[in-house]
Amino acid sequence: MNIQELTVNIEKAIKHSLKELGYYDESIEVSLEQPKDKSHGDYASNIAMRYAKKARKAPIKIAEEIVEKLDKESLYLETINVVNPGFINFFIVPSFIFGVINDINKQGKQYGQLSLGKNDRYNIEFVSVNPTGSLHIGHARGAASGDSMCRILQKAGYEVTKEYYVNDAGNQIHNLALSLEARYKQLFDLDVLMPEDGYNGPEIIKLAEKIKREVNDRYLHEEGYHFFKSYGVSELLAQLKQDLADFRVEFDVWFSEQSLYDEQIVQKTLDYLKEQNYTYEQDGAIWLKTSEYGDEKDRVIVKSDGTYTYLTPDIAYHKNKLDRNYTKLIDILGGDHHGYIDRLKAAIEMVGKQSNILEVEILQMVKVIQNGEEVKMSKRSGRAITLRDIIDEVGVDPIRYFFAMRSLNTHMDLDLDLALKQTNENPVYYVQYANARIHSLFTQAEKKGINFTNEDHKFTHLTGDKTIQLVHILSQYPDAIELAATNRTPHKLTNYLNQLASAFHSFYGDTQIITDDIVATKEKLALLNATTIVLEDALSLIGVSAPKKM
RNA sequence: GUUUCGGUAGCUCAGUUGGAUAGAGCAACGGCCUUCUAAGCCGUCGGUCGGGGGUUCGAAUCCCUCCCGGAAUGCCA
Repeated sequence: MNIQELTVNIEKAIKHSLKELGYYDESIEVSLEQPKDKSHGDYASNIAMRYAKKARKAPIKIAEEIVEKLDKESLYLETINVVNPGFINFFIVPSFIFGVINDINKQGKQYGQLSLGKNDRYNIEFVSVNPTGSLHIGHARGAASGDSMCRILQKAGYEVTKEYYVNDAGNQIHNLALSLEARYKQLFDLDVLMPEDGYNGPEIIKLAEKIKREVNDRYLHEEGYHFFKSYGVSELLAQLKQDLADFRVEFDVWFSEQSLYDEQIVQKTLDYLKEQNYTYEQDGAIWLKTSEYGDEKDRVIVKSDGTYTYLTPDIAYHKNKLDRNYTKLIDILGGDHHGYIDRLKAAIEMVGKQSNILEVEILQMVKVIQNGEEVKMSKRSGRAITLRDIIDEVGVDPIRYFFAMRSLNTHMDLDLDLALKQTNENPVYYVQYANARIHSLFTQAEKKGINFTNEDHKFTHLTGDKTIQLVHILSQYPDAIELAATNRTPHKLTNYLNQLASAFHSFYGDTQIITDDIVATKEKLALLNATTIVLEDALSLIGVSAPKKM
């Protein structure tokens, strides 16, 4: 029996007592909590307070009655205290808690693997930046959060497809082609102006130079629009993939918007919407009746000039995702797109499925600060600090950890001067250092001829609050995974990592690990081995490395 | 105006399915390396949880209201 099972048993026992006492009410849920203060036990229950009204008795009395009916031994409880105003505090026998060390060492990386999503297939779409320039630091948040979320969901037992929607059709790409053409011609000293909505970033100039090297002046004489378009998209997309890969973000599916046109999916979806009478014509445009499905107003899907809005292929795209039989579609979008959710959900309702199959996670924007001022990021203006720059200058680990730390819906400030210079302030090193220290201890122990052996230990030599605290946190790893996965909150995992590292550092400062007592040393090494397993696994879930030396 | 996300320590942020004395990192201050990694440990300082009402044994957390900031409110994407 592990600790999670034990807490369930304690809850059951409380429920049983309530029944015997004649108080039981199934609408009042029995659940244990973990008190912040160690003196309040390993677990605590507020159940007596919640039954006070129903039982018409003082909570403290109810608590006493419940406790009287509990069998301490079979529940591995050392003591049970009743405290004002009616909390019940449970102290588990230490040797039971230590059992988790053996479990972890036996299971290795499998420890914490859950099977929550047995019948679920999730599709998670994130980043999906247009291939019209370099990824900038603002995009990194989406990449880091989305990827971490996927890894955590997989650990929790969900089948996950990571997907990137490539906007390789439409107006933005048109502007890219024109921008590239203009830059190319400028290289021949032609007085060509950039298009009004053009992309002014330096990467477009570099690309134009590359084209010039390859084809020389060919497109001064012949029409090059299609060439610039496809060349630009494929080069920029390749760059984008590379940047993401270096950021340790890999996608399973790169879904091309153009393919929706090539395979007539957009046209078919449009026909379907018309047939079902979900559309009408007004002012020369075709509108979709999204307001009938919860949107604040109807939306144009075919403009009066005959072209589509962004929404049109996106409906077709989501229809396609639905047809691929996922049980859940998660879109991770930037905060500037939140007004888009209602129309998308409405459209999904129309193409046949319940809109709640789509879940949209909104990622608030990052405000980048440099030299004490806000830096406005914009691809069009070309003013941007690229992800590539940051990877090269600071490294992947600090950035990924930093973004994973923040809850998705918080508006955050990123001080670049701080991020670039004072990298030691990033808590990632605190966690990584814990792991490096452990590996150093193994090396030291080995030198003295003591090796960690993966056998069941009795842990009769382990004592002290710091030790118990560390073991306790190790036992909570599966809870942390579940919480982070079901609430879509990757930052719960960095909170957990920080707690674990802190417990370790504190334990380390308090306890001499390698001593002349071989049995005690081996027991401590077993604890450290369990700690490093969890540290490395949890770090891997947010895409951060775990160096053995620092 | 409407929708939406925020407002918690000097700064950046946790904590928000109601729980016990509101936390962490950084900054500031004071201790700890002749024994396992000082990227560390131990301690001190620091708060009208935006304001005001309400709900109850109990509210940062739930409800109402007001104030402040970001974002959205396109036949842009």
